[in-house]
Amino acid sequence: MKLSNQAQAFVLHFGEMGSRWGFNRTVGQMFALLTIHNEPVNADQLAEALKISRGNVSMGLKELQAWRLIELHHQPGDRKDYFTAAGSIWDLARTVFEERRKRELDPTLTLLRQLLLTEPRDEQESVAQEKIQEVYSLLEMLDQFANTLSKLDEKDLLKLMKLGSGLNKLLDLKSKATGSSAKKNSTRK
Amino acid sequence: MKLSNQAQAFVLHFGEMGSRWGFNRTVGQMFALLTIHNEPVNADQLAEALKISRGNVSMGLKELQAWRLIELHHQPGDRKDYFTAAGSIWDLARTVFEERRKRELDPTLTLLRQLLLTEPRDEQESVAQEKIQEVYSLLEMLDQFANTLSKLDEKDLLKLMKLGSGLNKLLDLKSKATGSSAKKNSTRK
DNA sequence: CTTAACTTTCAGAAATTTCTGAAAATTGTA
DNA sequence: TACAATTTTCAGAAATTTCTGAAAGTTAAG
Repeated sequence: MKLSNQAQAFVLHFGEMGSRWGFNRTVGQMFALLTIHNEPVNADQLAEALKISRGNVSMGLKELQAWRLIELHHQPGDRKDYFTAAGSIWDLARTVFEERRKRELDPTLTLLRQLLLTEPRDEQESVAQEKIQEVYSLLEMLDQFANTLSKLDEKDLLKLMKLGSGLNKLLDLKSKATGSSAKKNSTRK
Repeated sequence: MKLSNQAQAFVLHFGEMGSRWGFNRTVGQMFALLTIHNEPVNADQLAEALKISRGNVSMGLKELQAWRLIELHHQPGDRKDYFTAAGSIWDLARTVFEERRKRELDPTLTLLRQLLLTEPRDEQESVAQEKIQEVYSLLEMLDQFANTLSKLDEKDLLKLMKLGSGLNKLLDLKSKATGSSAKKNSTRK
């Protein structure tokens, strides 16, 4: 399978960015390739196109499956496994987002919850405990917010993201409508 | 400088999570330590507490400064440089968020913009071009949304994140109030 | 200017991650 | 069951990242 210059550039870039997005270079390249390619691709084709070993492809595919980013297909009369990206670009982005939330927040929330169970023994520990509590509260809120966003359907998500500075107004609207947080906010430092 | 068990656990965990958050183990540890510690800390203290070399501390501090996560201070009569976390937990989270947006989105947006300039030569390239366009649109929107969030003040951000399922209702409210996107949405596939 | 205190740099060592390729395992077909 | 096609595994090689520590650089004080 031959890649056009454009596809090549796209694939290589996703390889380089891979580590920032949570996977290694070749996994990033494989994902990019499956994303711009419409037809299902098999492991040998990936190995050839990306010039990497067959074993590496096998491991990469396993990782992409763990991320739920690819789907397995079969061609009639061909015993090979074929893969495609799992859904639309939108679906993929959502999956990456959810998966990263899990990997980047959950372990930390678990640890912090545990640290907050022990009583501080002295002044020093008390200060640390407070900080840990603050970090926990913030991350936990972030986690829930990310969850909320994940659950929105494409239409609403699009609406929200396109709001821009309109978001401010909408939030104003909300407090006026309910009056729920007006008092609290007036006591801020 | 001696760390309590709790502080130790916190610091080690942030070291391990470091790579997922964009920095290496010792940088993560240094950041965690400066975050739970109220008093300014100097490089020798960091090296001792974390049991790492003085040179490594120097490099780590430089990186944390590049992230704008720490601040330099001086104690009267002491020539050493002292550091603290740059602001409240909230400030730090915001900074990490902004910095990651820059590192994870900007380079890709730049590349994709460039790829979209060249005309597709055949059917294959045309399909790829379309996909690239989709990826670009999505990331660009995400980037702007992240920017919008960054600009909200703490109060509004808190309000937004606490909305939970109320977000749906608010978005409904919005379309009813303006009617701006009602037509567009009805044409979705 | 000199010195001592402190910080930075960077070559190479150590640690970690990624990759290869041959062998083992699995699977469908006859 | 036997066999051939295909995938997976994994030990060690290669590549990359991180870390050390000694030397070089900087700066303030006398």
